[in-house]
Amino acid sequence: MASLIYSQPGGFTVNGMLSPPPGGQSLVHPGLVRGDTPELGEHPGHHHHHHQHHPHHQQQHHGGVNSHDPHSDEDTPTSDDLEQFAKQFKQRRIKLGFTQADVGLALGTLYGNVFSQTTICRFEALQLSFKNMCKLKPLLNKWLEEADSSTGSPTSIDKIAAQGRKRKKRTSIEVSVKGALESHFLKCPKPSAQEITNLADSLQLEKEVVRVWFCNRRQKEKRMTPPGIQQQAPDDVYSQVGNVNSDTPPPHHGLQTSVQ
DNA sequence: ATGCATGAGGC
DNA sequence: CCTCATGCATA
Repeated sequence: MASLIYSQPGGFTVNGMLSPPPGGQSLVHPGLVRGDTPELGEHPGHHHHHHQHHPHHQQQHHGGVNSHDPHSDEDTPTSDDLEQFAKQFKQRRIKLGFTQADVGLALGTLYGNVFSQTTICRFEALQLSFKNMCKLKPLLNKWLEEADSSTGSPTSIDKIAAQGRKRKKRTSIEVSVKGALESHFLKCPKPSAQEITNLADSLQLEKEVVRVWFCNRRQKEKRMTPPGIQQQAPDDVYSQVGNVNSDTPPPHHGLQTSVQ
């Protein structure tokens, strides 16, 4: 842990790789409990947990077509599988001298599915939904095999045509305003249209901006590494109470130990 | 690495 | 209007 190694290929393929800010988003979770959402989404896997103090898997139980072999990628991987794969993937990717953007592009030329640097980054950081991770894993796995087995086959460089649509300029929301939104989110994650209009008015934001903010905030909660994960000490398993939700995807277990 | 945004699909 | 997969643009 002396220094971080950002091995860039050739030393000239510099893209958006920056060192993380020391503070990051200093998310304070004012209380472990929040208003539980009675709405039932099709979250992948049924987590019927008996206790919350041991790591559990969240894969679906197939009708016996499921082998215990951890090497088989035929069935749905566990969140643990994904975590380890993501870790190895990143490691080897860097070792091979590829950037996240390179991988995304390579996937396009290999299978026709192009992905952006963002998606690859989010995959490595487990910042996608469980389902999405499962979908991308085989693709990235294949690329991995290709990448280190290819002795020197130059992958053709393809570019995707840019969309002709004009994109709205990204509105930057002030920190104080974000705080206000956060507070409201904790009280009510799914405000009605009227509430949104109301809120937008008091915060002096467009209604659409507020609406989208809530959508994005909800998505964040559904990621594999949701914001506000509590790292419990191994001798302090009893203080982990309060989360009696059977609907909200809980912090699965000790994920996200190292953020790069 | 991440914040705000788009668009498809679904009630 | 929502969720969900995805990415441009930006810190």
